[in-house]
Amino acid sequence: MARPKSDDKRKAILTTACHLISQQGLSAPTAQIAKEAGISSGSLFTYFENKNVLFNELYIELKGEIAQATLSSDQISNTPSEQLYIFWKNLTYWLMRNHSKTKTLQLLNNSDDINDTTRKTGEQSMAKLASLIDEVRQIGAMKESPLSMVVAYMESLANTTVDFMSKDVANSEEHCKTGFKALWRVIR
Amino acid sequence: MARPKSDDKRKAILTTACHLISQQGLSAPTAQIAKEAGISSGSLFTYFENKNVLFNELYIELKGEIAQATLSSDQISNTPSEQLYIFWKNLTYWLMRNHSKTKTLQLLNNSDDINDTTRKTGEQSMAKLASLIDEVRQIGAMKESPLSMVVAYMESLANTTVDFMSKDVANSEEHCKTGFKALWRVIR
DNA sequence: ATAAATCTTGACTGATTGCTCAATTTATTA
DNA sequence: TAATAAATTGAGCAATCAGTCAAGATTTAT
Repeated sequence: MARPKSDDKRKAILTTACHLISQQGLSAPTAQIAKEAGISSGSLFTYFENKNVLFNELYIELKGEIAQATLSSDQISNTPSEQLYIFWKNLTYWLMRNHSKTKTLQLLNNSDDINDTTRKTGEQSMAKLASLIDEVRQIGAMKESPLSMVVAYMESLANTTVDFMSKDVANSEEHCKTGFKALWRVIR
Repeated sequence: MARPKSDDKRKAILTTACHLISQQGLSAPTAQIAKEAGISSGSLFTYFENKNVLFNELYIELKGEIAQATLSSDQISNTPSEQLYIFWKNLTYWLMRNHSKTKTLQLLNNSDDINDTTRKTGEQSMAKLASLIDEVRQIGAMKESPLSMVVAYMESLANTTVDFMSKDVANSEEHCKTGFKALWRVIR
């Protein structure tokens, strides 16, 4: 390899893509993404074979970022219930603060451009969350249901909660607690 | 008015648009919609000023259809709780059976092409549901929360439930009941 | 320093799309 | 039946976009 690709440029493409997609939707032009990322339109395709690949890698990147931002802190001393509440607050506030990432992820999630392999990779980065929920639900009403379904309920409730937190920032803390109350009653 | 528009053609456009959007996304070409609806490409624009208007009217149409399919039956003799369960079954099975309508509605819902007026019109057609939930939650954990938030939770849980019912049809009845259990625990 | 390999550039292409418009057909009214 | 107004048609326009490629620049290895 004579000349290496720049990791900064790769990240700049992903960051810019996220911004533009959150504003314009998935039809945001690759040429504009490249330009605002500070590279030429053709260069984008040395980093991502085509737009579909860009979408899939962006999806994985965002999922990983969420996992890191919400599941990284050491919580050995806390009970699973406390861990879940801390995670819930981390998640909802992160989603609220990072609006363009949240919006982009919603669009990608609903799109057929994201393939099954990518979706599974995304799930894997949230594995710690799944086992946490699995632990908490063992003495709850959802202990017989598929774990993936309970996790999906959690994600649904989180997204809906964040919608209300963002629309009504003054009461975001209350909405956040309301959301957790809903989650808790579902799984416990 | 010398020559009237055909209501059949209008409906054919909406039906075809729904089918194609569920397969190709919102970028489904107007020319293809028109062709498969049995009219010329130009004629579509006498029924809908532009593609954006088509999207908004389709959204309202689909929301109204759901309301009619799930809230129309006479239930005077049932308690609110029983009414809610009947509604839940109606809704989830309708969403599962009408996959292309469900998919299209999800895409439209996430799109900026749907304006606030349209969204409010859509809400209005589900007004009966909102008051039903309002009644049921009065002795529940969510009686202090915004009603619109509780309704939004219901919709989230329904969509997630239907995903699992569709992915695993053999156990759809069980998933449906699991979903209602989750809903019930949230609002009661 | 030279060669080799790869990145970078941006003009260009081929394909697609939403929408228009002049010509034509059709339904309504008097 | 004639006049009128509006629907219908489909070729075509202007704009847009994903992706290509030849020429030049840059980095690495020898």
